[in-house]
Amino acid sequence: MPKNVSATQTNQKNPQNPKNPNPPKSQKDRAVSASPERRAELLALAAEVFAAQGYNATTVRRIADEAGMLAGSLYYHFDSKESMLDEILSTFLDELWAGYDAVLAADLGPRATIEALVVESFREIDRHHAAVAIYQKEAQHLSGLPRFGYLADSQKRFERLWLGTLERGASTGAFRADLDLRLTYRFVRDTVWVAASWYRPGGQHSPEEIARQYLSMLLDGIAVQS
Amino acid sequence: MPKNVSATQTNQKNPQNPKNPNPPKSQKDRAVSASPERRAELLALAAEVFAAQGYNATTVRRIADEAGMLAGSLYYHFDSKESMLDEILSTFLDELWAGYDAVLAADLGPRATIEALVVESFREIDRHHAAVAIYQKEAQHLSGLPRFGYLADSQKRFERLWLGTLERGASTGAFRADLDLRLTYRFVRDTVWVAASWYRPGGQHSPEEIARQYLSMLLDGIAVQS
DNA sequence: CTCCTTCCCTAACAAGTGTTTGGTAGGTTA
DNA sequence: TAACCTACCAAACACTTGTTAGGGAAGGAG
Repeated sequence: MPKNVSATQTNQKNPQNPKNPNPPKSQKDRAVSASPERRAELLALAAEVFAAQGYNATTVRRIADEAGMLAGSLYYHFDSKESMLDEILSTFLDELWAGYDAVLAADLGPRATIEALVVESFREIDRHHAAVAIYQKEAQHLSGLPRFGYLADSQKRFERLWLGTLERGASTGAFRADLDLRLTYRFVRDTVWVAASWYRPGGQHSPEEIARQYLSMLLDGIAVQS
Repeated sequence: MPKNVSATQTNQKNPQNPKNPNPPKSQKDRAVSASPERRAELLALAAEVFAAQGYNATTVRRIADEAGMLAGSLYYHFDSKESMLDEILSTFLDELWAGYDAVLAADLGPRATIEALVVESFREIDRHHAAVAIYQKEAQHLSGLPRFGYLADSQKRFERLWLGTLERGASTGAFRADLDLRLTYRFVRDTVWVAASWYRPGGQHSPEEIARQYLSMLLDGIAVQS
């Protein structure tokens, strides 16, 4: 895996300047000005392959093959394989948090908030199932890299939101008070998001239907209450 | 930083120590006849790295580095990187099914069976947390390869066991009858196994304690029943 | 017509990959 | 002593990887 050797010349041994190949980049830099539709098309395709094979196991030649072009041609649209992954994940997270913020703006009670968050989460899985699957597999390993630091930020914010809602519900009597809330948080979080590993959009269950069933199990349990 | 400290070869209790040099083994073939302890030691180390970085993202040089030796030296113990992964996953699955079979042999009712399976699962996560994490990330992608066909077999057997128990419980009135059982199966399965992504052995919660809390949420829900 | 932009191809590069081959220090056995 | 075995090293091999440089076909604009 060649690092970013480029940016200046091809074969220049640099005795100094060992790190910081970062000129002041203002925004996400596309490689060239290209049509956003083609870009989104290729990105969706790459996300699909990443989700199926795993990011590291996916070669850029495979993506290009799936798109009906050659590997080098991808670099007209994107400046690296990593930037594709970056854009896939960040756009997903942006939309996710937009949805969550809409839920929070409604200012519901703890239980209704949890319900709305679960429904919203399943909708996001429906819309971004490839990105979610990638996130599931790679987030933990990626969040260490500086470029993907926003993954860790999002995780923290995620925990504050869900755990805070659970705590609020436990104190108001909406949720059981005898539970380890951190354990409960992980339970809720995982049960919702791992659904992306088997969920396929266009199946027989709508996201809302799945969310309803999940919420029923999560809130009331699967056993017959005596 | 390579760890040069290794190979405490004291306390060698080898009951049989067969002096059989090379009988044609049709089973898993080790590269050379090597001490099983060192082999297991290296395998545990490789599993740890695989779990942390992902299989494809882990280089064989990295594993060797962690073991304090060079990449080629690993091939004295194993004949390929893939065979390390194979052995990690298959030994885990063997032990898992041994545990499940012991549960089944008790011939409990549906609810008690589910409870025992969950407890057993958390014990396996405790014992093989690296292998479980690898399984979680790579199983779906690997089960296509012929060498790892047993992963798909295990998944099918897994589904028959859990789904069958859920169906039994739904018909006997132990579990709610208004649930989509296939959805319930995935719910139960996922909630148990994704715990491997955050669980660390030696933490403050024992596997049995976590299983108890999980079962409480799974069976009775997190909401206060009215 | 020419100029320019868009989008892709051809052909390579350098670094990294899993793996092999031959060698060897050190202990055990004959 | 010599032969042997274990567990590693040293150095390479063939191949794949992400990435780049230059070129060219198509089409619209002037």
